[in-house]
This record gives sequence, C-alpha cells and structure tokens, in this order.
Amino acid sequence: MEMGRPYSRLLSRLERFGPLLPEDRQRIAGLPLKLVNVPTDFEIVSHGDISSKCSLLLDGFLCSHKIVTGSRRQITSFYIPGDVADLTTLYLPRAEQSLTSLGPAVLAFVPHAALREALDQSSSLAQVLWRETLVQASILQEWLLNLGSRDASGRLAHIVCELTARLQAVGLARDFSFSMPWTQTDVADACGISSVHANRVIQDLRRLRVIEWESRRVKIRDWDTLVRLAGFNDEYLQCRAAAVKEPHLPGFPQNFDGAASFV
Amino acid sequence: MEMGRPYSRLLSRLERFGPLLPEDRQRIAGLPLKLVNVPTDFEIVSHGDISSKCSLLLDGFLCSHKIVTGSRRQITSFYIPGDVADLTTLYLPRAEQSLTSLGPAVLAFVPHAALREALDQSSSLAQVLWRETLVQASILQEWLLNLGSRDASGRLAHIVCELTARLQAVGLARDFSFSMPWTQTDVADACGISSVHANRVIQDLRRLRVIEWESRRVKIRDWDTLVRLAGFNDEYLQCRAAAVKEPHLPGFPQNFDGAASFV
DNA sequence: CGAGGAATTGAAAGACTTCAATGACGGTGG
DNA sequence: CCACCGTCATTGAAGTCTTTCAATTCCTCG
Repeated sequence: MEMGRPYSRLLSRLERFGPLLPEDRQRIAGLPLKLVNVPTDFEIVSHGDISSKCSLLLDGFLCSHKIVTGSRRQITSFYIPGDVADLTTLYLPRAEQSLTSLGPAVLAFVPHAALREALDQSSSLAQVLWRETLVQASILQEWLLNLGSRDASGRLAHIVCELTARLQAVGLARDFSFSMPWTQTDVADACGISSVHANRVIQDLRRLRVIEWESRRVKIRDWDTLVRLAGFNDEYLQCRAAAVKEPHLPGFPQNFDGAASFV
Repeated sequence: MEMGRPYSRLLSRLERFGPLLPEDRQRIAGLPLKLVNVPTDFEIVSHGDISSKCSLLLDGFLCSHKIVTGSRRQITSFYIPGDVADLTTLYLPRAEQSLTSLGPAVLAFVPHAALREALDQSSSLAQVLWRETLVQASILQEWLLNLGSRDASGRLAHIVCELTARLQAVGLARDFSFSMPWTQTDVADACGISSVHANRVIQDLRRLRVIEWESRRVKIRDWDTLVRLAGFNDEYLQCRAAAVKEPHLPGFPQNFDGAASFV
C-alpha cells in the first residue's frame, strides 16, 4: 500500500467514468486526513452515531451491518481499499448501520466539514461523488437479488464473484487469488444463512474444485463455473465504465441526451 | 391528486430536512415535464435501457425489479406518489433494473438534460436531491435486513409497516388504511418467498387481527403488534427529519460538527 | 503445550417451495 | 342478464432446503 498517496486508489476509482478536472484532483488530494490503524473486529462507527467524518479505507476490509431481532447480525456491505465506507453520512449524518473491520485495517478519516467545503466549490466533484454513492446503491440492489432470489450456494458464489471483481478493479486480486481475513460466520451473516450451512456450501464449492479457501485466502480455480453458479454479471459494479467510453471524441459528450429521444 | 401542481408532493418531501431556497423551489417547479398515464403492469423502463429522463410518480405505485436465474423475479423497491423512481439514472443512465407499474399510475417524465441544468446552477439543490438518493439507499439497506434476517411473516409485516409509514408521510394512509392495488404474487416477489407461502402468511396476519387485506385495500388493525412482528423502526426512512429539527435557532445549524469531535 | 476461537460433522426439527387442484371474482360477449 | 373466461386467491400434501443443537476436530497464538 502506498502510504505516501492515500487518495490514489480513490482517485483512480472516481476516474473510471472519465478523467477528473485537474483542480478536482487537487481538491481531493488536498483534503486533510487522519490515518488510523484499527485491529480486527473494531467498531469504527456504531449504529446511531452522528458522524462528523468519512472513512476512506486504505488497507484491509470493512463491513457495515446491523442487528436484527435481538441477535441475528446482517452484513449489508463489504468495503475494500479505495472505498469510502460511510460517504452517506456526509448528508445523512446519523449512521443507520455499524461499521467494523474484518481483519486489521488502515483508514483515513476525512472531516465532513472539509469534504463539504470541497464539494461546495466544485459541482463537478460533487457529481462524481454522488455517482459513487449511486454505484454503492446499485451494489445494494444486487445484494437484494442475492438474498431474495438465490439459494445458499448461489448467494455465496455471488458474493465471491463480486468481491473478486471489485478487488481486481483495484489490483488486489491478481491471479484470481486474494486474502480474505474474515470468518465463515462473517460470510454467513452477509448471505443471510447460518454459519453451519455456510460451511457446508463452502465445502461443496471446494469439492467442485471451483474455489480454494484456506487460512484466510481465497483462490478461484474455475471462474466460469463460479460465475455460472452465481448468475453473476458485473455490469452493476460499473467496473468497466472507463472501457465503454474510451473514444474521447470532442463534441460527442458521454450520455448525451439533449431533447433527442425524450419519450 | 392535484394535477395542477405535480411537484407539490416531491417538494414537500425534499423539504423535510429543512426549507428549500425559494430559487430552488422555483427551479424544481419550473422543470419541464410530460404527464403520462400508464396502465397496470406497464414496463416504464427496462433493464438495460439508457435513460434520458426521470420518472416522478404522481399517483399509483411502481416497483423496480429484476429477473434472477431465468424466471424468479425479485422486486427491489416500491415507489409511492412523490417519489422519483429512477433518480439514479441521472448520473448512471444505464438502468440496472426494470421499472413497472403496480396498478394504473400517473407519471411525470422530466428530461435529464433539464434536471442536470438545474443542478448545475444550484449546488444546494443538487445536495438535496443527492440526499434523496441516499434515503432511497437507506431503504435498500433495510430491505437487505428484511430478506437476510427475517422469516416470511417478519418480512411481510416489515414491508407493510414501511409502506404504511411512507404513505402516511405523504398523507395517503389516513386511519391506517390505504389502497394497495397489487397482487399477492407481487408482495411475494418483494419478500423473496413463493406466492403460496405469502398467501399463508397473510392469512396468519388476518387471523391475528393485525391487518385486514381485501380487494386491493389494506387496513392496519393493530399497528403495535405489526410493528413488533416486523421489528420495525422508522428512523431509516427519515420521515420525521423535519420534526427533529423544529427549533430553527439562528446560530445553531443542524448537524453542525465543525472540527468538534473529529476523532 | 494449553486455551480459545474457528471449522467441521451428524442428526433431527422447522421453514418454505412446489405441484396440483379448487374456489372466488370481475369483466366480457352473446 | 347470464354464461364464460382468465386472473387471483386458497388449500393440501409431499419434498427440499436450511436451521438448530451438540459434539468433535483443527488451528493459531500466547
């Protein structure tokens, strides 16, 4: 991890839809931040907190989650390096979910005040960050499909696919292999299944030689089969947005609609 | 429905966090729009479409949904009058979901171009609409808890609670009674259960005298029990945001954090 | 080497789905 | 006005998936 450039991953993420204005890059890069190391299972934000900062994840993994019915924990998102885990709190300061680390993690806290100021100065930057929250919402929708319409093995396969795709996009899953320092219980809480059942499903995937998953490290052995099991389609992640709009033709702005096909 | 003021419900919704600037109200009210009546089960936006307009719902209900595994349909959101159902397409024009009407509905289409122009001119307005998408995302998270961590009757109860609360917020569920012109299959698709099972669960709720649900109309008979069954807490809806910030004390801005408790 | 968390296993119970049939209802055409 | 039709709601029974409980084994770390 390049500690020297804490915003680099975030910036390259934000630029997948097109280059930022140089001054917007400056605004991001100039944001004050506070680096923090947190241990495993550290609760960074608690449900109900009023936040005054955003948490940019530099290294490790986070999840947001909430307790339902007294004891059952539902994980609603995973965050990987380059993600701002609680960007929502910028305009909805009360945290509806808790945010905790899965494994040791390195964070950069950015004060809301500074971020708001930057966004007030640049509507183009605000737009880019808005879009980032929309992509996160799109991931939530996909999880909804996952929990609502797939069986346990489909859910697990889908989560692994998504994680792989996201990690690849930030260069952390070369060779379809990555570290995943969380427990089967964590995975189960994301899939909405019991940890016992999660274990059995993982074993099925191992038996099928689709994945290896040992000592906190996952290796995908048969991506195509995994994708098929999961019914995975990466479009919702907008990972390849940059590829789509390659031709930077002047006079041909992206997503142009004008009054063209208005109903 | 006041056809004369199509934006009134949206405006009052947007103002629950605090009054809009007069010029921002003007910008919204001045937006061009095209009124459209659609019949039951009309697909307004299809998965994969590139949108050039947003759909403000004036009357009736919509849902967004997607097909999983060939045949199973998962509903991921309901929309009620005053909602902009596809605000996300403003900056993520490719629709990841389909949008269809549940029962006859009245829509106002607003071209992206006009909306973008308004938002470029006013960063305060952009902020308010951004927040609106964040609230929608917060609803998605709650649905995630629903599908991942509640049993069938809890899911159904929760959806009814949410719908009731949202409809009440726009004055459409006086006396805890409202029209719900969709089928048990639709409800089942939102809960991620089979329609047969949905039917049995509805009957349980009827037997417990918690709700009445006949001929497309729901009446809540025992709100407290329903809330308990659902584990419902309306905070995530931000319905009561306006109430919270009643004291408009000058010099005491809402959600002020400054450098105060910065970690 | 011991302790504690994590993973694994088996067996029984429970929740939900599927299939298949029947009943209820509203709207249509004759 | 009534028979007919299609959609939606309801029911029963069998089968599948998942949970729960309770051990047991494995691993990691101090």
